[in-house]
Amino acid sequence: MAKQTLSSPVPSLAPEHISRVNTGLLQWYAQKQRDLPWRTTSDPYAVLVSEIMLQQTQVDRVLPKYQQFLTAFPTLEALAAAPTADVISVWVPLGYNRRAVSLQSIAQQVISRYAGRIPDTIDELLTLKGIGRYTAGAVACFAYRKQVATVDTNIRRVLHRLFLGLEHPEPKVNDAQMLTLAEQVLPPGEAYPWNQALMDLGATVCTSNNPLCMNCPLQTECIAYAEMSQHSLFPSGAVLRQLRKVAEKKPRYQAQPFTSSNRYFRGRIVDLLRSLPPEERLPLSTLGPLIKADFSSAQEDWLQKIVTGLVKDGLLDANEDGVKLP
DNA sequence: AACTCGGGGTG
DNA sequence: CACCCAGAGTT
Repeated sequence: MAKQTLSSPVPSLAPEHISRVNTGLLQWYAQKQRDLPWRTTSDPYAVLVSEIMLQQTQVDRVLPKYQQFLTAFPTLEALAAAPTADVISVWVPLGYNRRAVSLQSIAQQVISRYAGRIPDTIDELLTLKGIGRYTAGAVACFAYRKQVATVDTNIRRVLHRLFLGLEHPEPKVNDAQMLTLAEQVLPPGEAYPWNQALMDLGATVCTSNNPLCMNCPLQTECIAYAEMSQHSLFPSGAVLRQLRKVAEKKPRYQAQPFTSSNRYFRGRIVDLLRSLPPEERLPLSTLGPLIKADFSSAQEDWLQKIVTGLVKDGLLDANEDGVKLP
């Protein structure tokens, strides 16, 4: 009985096609690669810092903070031993402040469980809370030159367009299948430049909404480009916007404006506490009016819930006297 | 599978 | 204003 425990098969790809794409993209990357500081270091710690920072955050915003962070916390040991409040403070304004706590936690996990050496295999990296499949692959490849595939949003989009066609109205493969595809097209011995090249192309040419197909070195090899060429709304940007619009299921608009969202006030609270002298606590009765002009006693439960959430994420230290950064 | 988690840049 | 982004953990 064939049970479907394994992931569904990936559409088969022509070896000649893969080879031409490999050659073309690597050649393009050799000429056009972006000059990024984490590409010139061999320090696994620096690579780890860059990868955590780059999660859901554009390169341009990470660049200055990457240098500042490494100056403040030059080594894994320095980061692990630092006051968490300092790590959270240096993190501004990258957002997703949990990542700051998580990054320090990873440093502490590496010291306690791996004798201070960041692991070089995906399986070991995945045992660290805060590292998922993408970051595990990125660290293994970019810090240790392991010949492994890894898939982020750029790579997912680029590989889909090159080998499967347009990702709209819906992707032709799921995440597990895309990882398998990425492994199948990985050029032997070239994992580092290949993975970097895919992300460079995705960030600068094969962008999400308005791809610059006219500048693409793989135009003649791209399934999606061929599909778009037959579309009445060609060029590419108009095609993608149209397909995305058609595919849109529900507006699922925000019922409330962002400035009244839970997320907004979490940010306000952390930002406020960053400006406080170290170890000084702020009573909730003071905190409420500071983050919300019309704060009333009826909203104490609401505030308490947000505080509890922040504590759970390791972003806040709360006791009966009030709250501060941990 | 769907939600949550920031914040700045862009058209 | 809407959408985007080198994801991961939780429910």
